[in-house]
Amino acid sequence: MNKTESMPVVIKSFKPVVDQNSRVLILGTMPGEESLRQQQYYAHPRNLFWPLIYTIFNKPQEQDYGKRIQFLYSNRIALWDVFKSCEREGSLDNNIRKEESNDIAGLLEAFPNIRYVFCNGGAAWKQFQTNGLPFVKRPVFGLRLPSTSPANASIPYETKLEQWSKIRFTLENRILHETSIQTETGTYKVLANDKEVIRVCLPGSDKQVLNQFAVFPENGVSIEAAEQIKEYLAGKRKCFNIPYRLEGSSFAINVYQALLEVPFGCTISYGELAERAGNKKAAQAVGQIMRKNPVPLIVPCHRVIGSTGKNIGFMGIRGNPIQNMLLKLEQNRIAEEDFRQNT
DNA sequence: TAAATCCAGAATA
DNA sequence: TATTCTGGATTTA
Repeated sequence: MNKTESMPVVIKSFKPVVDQNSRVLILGTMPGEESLRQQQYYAHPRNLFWPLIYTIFNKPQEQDYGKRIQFLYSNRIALWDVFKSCEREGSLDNNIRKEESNDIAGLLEAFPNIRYVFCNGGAAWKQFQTNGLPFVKRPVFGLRLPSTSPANASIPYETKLEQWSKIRFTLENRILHETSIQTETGTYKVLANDKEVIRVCLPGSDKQVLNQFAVFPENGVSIEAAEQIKEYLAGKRKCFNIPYRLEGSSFAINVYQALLEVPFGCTISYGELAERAGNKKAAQAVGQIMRKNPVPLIVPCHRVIGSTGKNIGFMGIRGNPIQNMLLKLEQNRIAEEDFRQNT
């Protein structure tokens, strides 16, 4: 029997590393034993925090604590813990007892340039979700990252690096917000920055080329777009009224713009669309451009069909039933309107 | 800048 | 329906 087990001592976390320049905040739970002994954030030599922080910026690691802190400041990264004090045996989050929370909302109030919060592990995330975020009176977005603790060995280093790279993407303003729409036919997703929709993902086409972005929970733009898509899928909306971004070559933009002129309930062939975009011989190229459509539904690539009137393909899948479903949806709505007009 | 690749097309039998 | 013939856009070297 270990006699020290019966007398846990109260431990206290450190002051935040933060200034008015800080743009992101990284939250842990409580410094581990080694960190407490040295009075330095993430002092355990096998904790991956410092290696990851330097690696995501492609910078060589520094051992000097003062330089490490300086590195955080110069990259506008703030650091703190969700707990102010607690009792704990060893260094594991699981053993945290009688915890007292830090005033995360207060910190965010005092440093208004911080809009994005990353949580180092699940315990910090849970605490931030329940006692931090709900009390912040301005838009702040949080993301959970895999813990850098040596105890979290089941997740490979490469995965951790991939996830922690989101901090750099955020600092470089490569930020998106996602809203998911669950339907009987599958999950639709909207991804937006703070001004416009960047991507619409249809069921079965999750192959996101978005690993260069940090994807946060929904914002106003993604919510509004998702709302309109829901209405469209319910047959209650015929056109979209949201800002979105078209990407591609100048010819591709011409094609998308010509396609936007094709009204609800109508279809067009690849050849005809090519001609309207200024090059009537570019039918196959139009096919390639359709496949790359960043915002399907908004740019209605489902209205493009073969010259024989058949559903050739959609989202890279030949004869995709989702295209048939969308076309039917539009035809039904038109038929309904005709019926009403004639009675 | 030249060649290779792509394509959810179009035309034909 | 299956096969062949396309050729512009895009990617790669």
